[in-house]
Amino acid sequence: MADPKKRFEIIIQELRNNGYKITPQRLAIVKILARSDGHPSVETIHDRIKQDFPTMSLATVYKNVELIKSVGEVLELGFPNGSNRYDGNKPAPHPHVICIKCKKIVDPDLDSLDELEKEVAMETRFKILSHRLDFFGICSNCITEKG
Amino acid sequence: MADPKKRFEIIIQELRNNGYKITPQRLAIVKILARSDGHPSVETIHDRIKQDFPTMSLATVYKNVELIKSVGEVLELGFPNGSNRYDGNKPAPHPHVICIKCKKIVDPDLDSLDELEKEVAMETRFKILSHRLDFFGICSNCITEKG
DNA sequence: TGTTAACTGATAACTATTATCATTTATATA
DNA sequence: TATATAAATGATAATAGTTATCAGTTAACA
Repeated sequence: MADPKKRFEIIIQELRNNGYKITPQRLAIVKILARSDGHPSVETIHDRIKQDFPTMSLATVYKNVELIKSVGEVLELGFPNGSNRYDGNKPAPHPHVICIKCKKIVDPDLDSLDELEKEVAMETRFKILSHRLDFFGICSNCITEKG
Repeated sequence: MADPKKRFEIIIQELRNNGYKITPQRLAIVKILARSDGHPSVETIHDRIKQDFPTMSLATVYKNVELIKSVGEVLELGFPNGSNRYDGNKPAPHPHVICIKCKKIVDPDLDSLDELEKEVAMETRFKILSHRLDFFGICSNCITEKG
């Protein structure tokens, strides 16, 4: 995991570089994205900020996440059921392991992914720009609990 | 690609085995899913069927796709923008290569994916049940066209 | 052929997201 | 430091994809 403070600085700097204003609301959103604890959804970000920033609008969270996505500083993880989740700590594509019971998301370190990408490019003659890799399963905690 | 006729038979049989009725509407939907040409969306399936089955309801398509998913005979591909797409020709999880220009979806053959899954299980101590792997890029056709 | 549980089709409800717009504010400049 | 202005906020309406509801219909069985 990258240092959340450094990620915060980088994201803010990137926003300044692109001429966007730094508002208190924006700072609060970037602070949460810089850590991205548990890969939060927009709803989660909104809930967390509302605790000490009660006027924060959900629309503002959406607009800021979209903005930060547009400068490449947050990774969007879409799921079939709708709710997108975000990772501003590690915005480059990387694999995820998702527990289907407790919904926890873990980042594994995989060596052989680069090799796989080369294999794909070779076989399909695509110019590969990005990828998305999720494994779904049951985490060790949820396995030991019966049910 | 599996033989669409065989896939059709298998899906219908699986529905019978589970005690579901075989209606004309269901047959038409299964027929399209058995081929899954271009990984169609619900909307696409509905449009295709309406040509010679004008009373077909969108709700019926949704309900049938959900039903066939529940017996494991169609793979659902969810995307961040909402619209899910389906593959009833090859319902087990498999990688996709998606052209971001023409939206074409190609199925590559990859050798090293099983190995990757073992690596993940080892490292995270998850019991891995399924996965989702998409590569995004530009296909050779779209590369040669300028723009 | 009749019975019945399942299915269909029309539409309402729902959820996540995006658009709109009046008001407010961060920033650049005088 | 005061001011001008483009951008941001917050409240809410609109939208898109999907799911729920329910009255009427039908496939599959005896």
